[in-house]
Amino acid sequence: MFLEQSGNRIGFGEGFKSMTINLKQLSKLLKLSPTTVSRALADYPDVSAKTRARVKQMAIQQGYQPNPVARRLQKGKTETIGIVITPEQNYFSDTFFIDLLSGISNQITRAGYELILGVASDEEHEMQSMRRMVEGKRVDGMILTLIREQDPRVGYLLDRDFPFVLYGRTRETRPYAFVDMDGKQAFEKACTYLAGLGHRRIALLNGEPGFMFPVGCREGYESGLFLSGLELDPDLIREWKHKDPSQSSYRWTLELFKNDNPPTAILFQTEAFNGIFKGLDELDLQPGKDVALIGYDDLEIARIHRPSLSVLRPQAREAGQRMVNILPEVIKGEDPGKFQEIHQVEMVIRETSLPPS
Amino acid sequence: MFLEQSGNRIGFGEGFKSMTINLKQLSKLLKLSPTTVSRALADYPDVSAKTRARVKQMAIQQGYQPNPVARRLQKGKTETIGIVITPEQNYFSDTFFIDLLSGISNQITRAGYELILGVASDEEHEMQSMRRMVEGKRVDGMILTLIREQDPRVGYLLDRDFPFVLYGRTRETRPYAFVDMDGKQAFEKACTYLAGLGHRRIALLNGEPGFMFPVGCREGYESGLFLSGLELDPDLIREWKHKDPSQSSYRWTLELFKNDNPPTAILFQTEAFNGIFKGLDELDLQPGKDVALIGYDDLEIARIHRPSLSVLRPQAREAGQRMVNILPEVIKGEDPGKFQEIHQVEMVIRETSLPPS
DNA sequence: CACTTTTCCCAAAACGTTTTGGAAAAATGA
DNA sequence: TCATTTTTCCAAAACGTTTTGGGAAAAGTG
Repeated sequence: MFLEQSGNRIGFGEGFKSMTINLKQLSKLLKLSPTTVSRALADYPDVSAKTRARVKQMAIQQGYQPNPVARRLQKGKTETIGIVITPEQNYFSDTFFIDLLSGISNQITRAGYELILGVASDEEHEMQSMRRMVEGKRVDGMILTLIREQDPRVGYLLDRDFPFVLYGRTRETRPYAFVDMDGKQAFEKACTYLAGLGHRRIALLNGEPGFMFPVGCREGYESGLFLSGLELDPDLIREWKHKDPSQSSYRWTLELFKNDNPPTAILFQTEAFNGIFKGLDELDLQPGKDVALIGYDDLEIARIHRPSLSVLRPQAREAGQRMVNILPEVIKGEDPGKFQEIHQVEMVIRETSLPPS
Repeated sequence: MFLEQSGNRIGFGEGFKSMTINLKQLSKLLKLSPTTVSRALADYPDVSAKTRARVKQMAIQQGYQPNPVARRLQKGKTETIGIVITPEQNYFSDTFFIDLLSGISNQITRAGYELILGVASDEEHEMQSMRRMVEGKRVDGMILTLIREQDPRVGYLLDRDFPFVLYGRTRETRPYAFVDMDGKQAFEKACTYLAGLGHRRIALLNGEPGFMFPVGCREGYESGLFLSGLELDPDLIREWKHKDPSQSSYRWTLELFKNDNPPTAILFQTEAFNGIFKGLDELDLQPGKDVALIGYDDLEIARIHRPSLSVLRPQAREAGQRMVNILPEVIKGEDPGKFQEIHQVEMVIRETSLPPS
């Protein structure tokens, strides 16, 4: 029966339904035990160099690949990590999220893991999808994004000692691994830069409260004002909604300029681009000329628009890669507290960050 | 030893490392054989209603979930389907791709499958990632997107009889399963609509040749012209590049209006929005007023922009769901030729589709 | 009551690996 | 030469399910 299969195998891709060889068949071909073949392929020292070479050559010739499912069962590992995304709350617009995913994905193959993806419509389904992965023993670790100030997912995973890495941070005293962008430093830098240009009324159109990222943005903004000797004016701070970044940021933009003493510059997340530019257009204010603008995230629209938008540019791809480098360590049992990275964010000056007119 | 484990289990989420129960332990608790427990849970008729109920109740109480890896090994199925995306060629901008993925993901859980994701940087890595999934026995089926006219992936999968569903179509005579949007009908509809408004010079700013989708767009466009009694003018057809939709569409827009007899309307894929609007702005042409516009894909920018963009709106979410309904059938061995769906695309008239001025 | 059928359950095998715990053969040392 | 160590291999167990192929008890039949 084995010989029949072997008979069909004249070379690669003969048009037959890809009939892959397994360990037992391979070992029979080699007149060795499955044990030895397995150990030869895994470079154990207790198999002679000669047979190791012979085994490896035959394995390649026969296109043998260990069945991952069988290996996983034996090893008690799923060799899989999970991620759940929630597009509704579209922090994840445009290329940013894809960049992150791309960094994760290409590193993950190298690490010998698989990436399984869940897409959830809201917070509840997000939790549900994660529980399915964790309690259903479908993954060895999780990657979490879009972190909230009080994030039930983090507590859940910490409670059961389940390995994970955050993209971002949360309010939690127990140690956990994360890769975060230094939003505070970024907004501080942008704010002092604008102040340095002479702006005295700098507004912040921030993300939705409840999420962690806007907290850092605000800290950086306030710190930037302070360092520049500017007063904080609560009227210049507004927060849009994730449900509808464009619409809410549009409204808040109009609102900002109803002020007796309107801003001459706005800091915001580039996601809110459409709303803000629409608002400015409606107010007959020229972006860059009448109002300086710096966005967080270098989306395509920032580069392509005229005037092009000055931005803070987080390296999402690199962050994704780092997370995948970290997670296996945590899975191995390393102290997650050792893996806490805060990445600097560079500022790209384009055409919308001029001195006040 | 089993009793020790059981002893820890006072309830749910006791703060202990989630120690899940397995079939053997559960069967011991019930004083039944693993066989019976397994069959009870799977609703086999050869276990009495009473014990079935008892088993199920205990399973719930103990939070038993069959280990998916073990089940997969036994069943010889991975219960997993794969998808590889290539963000560089960003057909997948904004919400469209996320919608598709969202449709796929939420249906896939229902179907008892897992979704594994590969992100590839180019055509070569795309193939490589797919081969890893297929030859590495990591998936039972594939979902393919961004289909090319001559698509090596399709031949590859057909050659080895590996189940898959396409989002789109390709030039291939052997039967295969696909879910496609009727791009032809859509563009025909848009074209005749514009002609009906009185437009006589309708341009097509099409996607990159080599991919399958633009073929349908062009057919629909030509057919629309024909039905409206308009001549086809090759000068009014341009094709932008996936590598850089905005830049190339920007250039082609300028190009189009160098024409002695410039267009009064443009059909395009909404991905090219930024480039086209930038071009029109530079030419001092008012979108909607001086040039009518209809885009394919209802991206956020289409709704938010003023004037808002009339669009053709493919239902990506539904398409994703359909693919997931189809794929298990193909995996079961159904003739893939039976699953070929072409979905109608609705037209949403907004502010950019006015009669010529 | 003897026989057949139905109901209900289970032991063992199988899925394809890796790991454990030797054991035979070869090399080394005296 | 014999004992000891090193080298090289392997049989069996294990991972946690589902499926196969019964088999015993209960119920139905004459």
